[in-house]
Amino acid sequence: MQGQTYTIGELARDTGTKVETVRWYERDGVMPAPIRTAGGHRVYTEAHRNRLAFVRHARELGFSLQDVRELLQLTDDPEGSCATADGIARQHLASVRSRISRLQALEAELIRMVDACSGGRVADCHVIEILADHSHAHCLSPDHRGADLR
Amino acid sequence: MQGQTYTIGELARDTGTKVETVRWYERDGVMPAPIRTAGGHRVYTEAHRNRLAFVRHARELGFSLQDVRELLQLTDDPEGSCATADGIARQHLASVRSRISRLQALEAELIRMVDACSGGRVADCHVIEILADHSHAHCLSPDHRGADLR
DNA sequence: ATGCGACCTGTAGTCACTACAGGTTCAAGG
DNA sequence: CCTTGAACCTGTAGTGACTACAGGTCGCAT
Repeated sequence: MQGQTYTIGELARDTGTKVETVRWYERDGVMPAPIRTAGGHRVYTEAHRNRLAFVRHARELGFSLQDVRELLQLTDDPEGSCATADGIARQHLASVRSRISRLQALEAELIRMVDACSGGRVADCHVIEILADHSHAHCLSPDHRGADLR
Repeated sequence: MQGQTYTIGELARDTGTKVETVRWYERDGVMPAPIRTAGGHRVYTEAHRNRLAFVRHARELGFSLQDVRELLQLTDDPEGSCATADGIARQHLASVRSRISRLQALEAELIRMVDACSGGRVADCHVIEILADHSHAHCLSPDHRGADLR
């Protein structure tokens, strides 16, 4: 028996993607063009589903589509070195860590604000001060300037 | 003595922003239009510098410019009720917490990826497996599907 | 006075989607 | 078998938040 097939809508639902996004990935080249029905509807296979899951997962983890393309190239050459993938991952690890610590600082401040802010005035709120603080004294991360936020 | 002034370039350099971005913030309304020299060059004050630092910091932490506008509205009316600020703060607290936990799951996954990927081959590398794994067995976070990663 | 770097406006390009508009196909119910 | 209507198709335009020119002007040190 030949494997299961999917419509674009099923594929999208299964991977938490919008249909338009799947089509866009195809135009963009990160997803291969599937075969079509006589009427022109796309018919996807398990392989497409895995590939889309890969792309979505990578995107959710903060990789750019350019990164994804690089990673996909690696899968297409599985005997090649892992160094590239490792480098990409390491880079993202650093930026993820920096984001986490900055968000934790912000979280603490928001908690304080909500606490201090019960029926009071904005003038007493620290969130704005903290975010405006040019000296960045509240920053836990030293390398947040010019960071890729994506 | 009147306070120090800055050119757009100085402001940009001081806050890790591109000159074009500063001008774009002005067009967009998050930065107030500064006074100009006779020749039309923008002249910024300390207040502008704080405002820009505020905007940049908020952006780096993942707030949208719409969020930033709301927050700025609060600073512009510092005697107003805290109810709005409190609402915004609570909302952001929730989203900050969700971002933190998703980023922590991501961090764990990236750590595993880097660990698994030490000088081997792509064939032995788990980065791709992990990202391609449709079952999402490696996910630590249950709610990553369709999530706003920003 | 002159050179040249930093500034000006305006438009177009980028990334990764997202949202139509206007039409066609397919599968399920009658 | 026929009809309905949800899901599909292509193509284009819009979004957010910048970023990158092009082609010209300003300001300050020499």
